[in-house]
Amino acid sequence: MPLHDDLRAIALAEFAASGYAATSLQRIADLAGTSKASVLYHFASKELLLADIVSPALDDMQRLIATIEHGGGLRRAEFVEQFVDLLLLHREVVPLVINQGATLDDVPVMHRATEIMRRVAELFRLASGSTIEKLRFGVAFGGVAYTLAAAERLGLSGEIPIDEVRSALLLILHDLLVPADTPTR
Amino acid sequence: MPLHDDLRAIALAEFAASGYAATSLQRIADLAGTSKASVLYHFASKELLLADIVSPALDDMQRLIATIEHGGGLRRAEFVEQFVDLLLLHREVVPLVINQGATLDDVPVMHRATEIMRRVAELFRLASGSTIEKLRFGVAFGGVAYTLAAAERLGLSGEIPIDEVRSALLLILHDLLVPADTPTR
DNA sequence: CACGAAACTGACCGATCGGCCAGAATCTGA
DNA sequence: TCAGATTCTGGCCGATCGGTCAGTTTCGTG
Repeated sequence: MPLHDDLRAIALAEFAASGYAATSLQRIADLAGTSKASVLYHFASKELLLADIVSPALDDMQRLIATIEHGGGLRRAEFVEQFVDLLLLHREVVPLVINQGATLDDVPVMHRATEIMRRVAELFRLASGSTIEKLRFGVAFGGVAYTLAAAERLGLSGEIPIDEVRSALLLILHDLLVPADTPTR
Repeated sequence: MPLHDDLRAIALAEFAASGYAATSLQRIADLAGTSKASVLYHFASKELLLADIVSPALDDMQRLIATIEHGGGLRRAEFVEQFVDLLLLHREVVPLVINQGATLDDVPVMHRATEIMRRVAELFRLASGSTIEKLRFGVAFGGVAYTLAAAERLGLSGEIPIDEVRSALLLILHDLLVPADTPTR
């Protein structure tokens, strides 16, 4: 694996585990067996390294949202399924965005992440819904993110096969978000 | 309000909004209109300031758990209700622990927080439950925490009265965690 | 008023941070 | 073989971090 990709993977793991602010470029360099200056050769700055890590997931999510917003008209249940698949695909990035998005909203790429989450919320028409609907969305969204992030830390995860996680999450989210079989648009 | 309490409140707000690592003692001092040295006069170190902020919530939670673990024998539904009340009472501390607990587990008070969360999980007998049960707990717990933390950031909260939040969360958590009316012990 | 305790401050410390740069090492194709 | 591009490095920079300390101000009380 090229050093460039190596650095990205190492930085992602460290950002997720220890936090962006608490992870120094020096530590990333040490873990990769190179120098700090070399890290800054591949990525112009620490912020751009973060952007490089997070952007692909944001692109995918934005694409899904766009598909639905004009034309598509997926049913809510179908959207939930594709949504969960994306979360699982980028499951290392999700906790980073969820847990540290608020902290880092002055970083452009994290601000973009917040915007995308807002659009997902609007997609569910929950910004104008009742209190219970709003909270249902919050619990569902945050709950999935938290599960992907910290369940292992509490000894709740073990080595559950991903398929099993997928179907279980779909079941839970369906209960929470699809009270009736309403189309999303 | 004494400066001591003022500092605690300001630090809590900043830790929750910007993160522990990203909040400097200098900034806390500036917001309180005092000097950094003064902050360190009231709190021996930054870590102890964090401990001072988080500990009361942990004490309450530990007390609730202890009550149930020996003797009490609350039904699960009752536990959920008291649990939600504690989360709402300490609702400013919850996101701090949830979002930054993993990042700060080398800080003693945060390690204690993680331990308490683990005990809550065990209390629900979900460590040995099926995958869907484990995930149900994760979604419920993380979901409530996320809702308390970040819903406002996504424009989902507005100024919902706390009573309404309480009853809505109880409804959602009841659905997620109390499939049958089993006692917790 | 006086005096000891409590509260507070500015200056300073060593460490570490992200980032910069001149130059060395390595690689590539003619 | 050799020149040019790519990759990499050690050393340095200014800034900021948490924390210490000597000394000053403020306060409660006899």
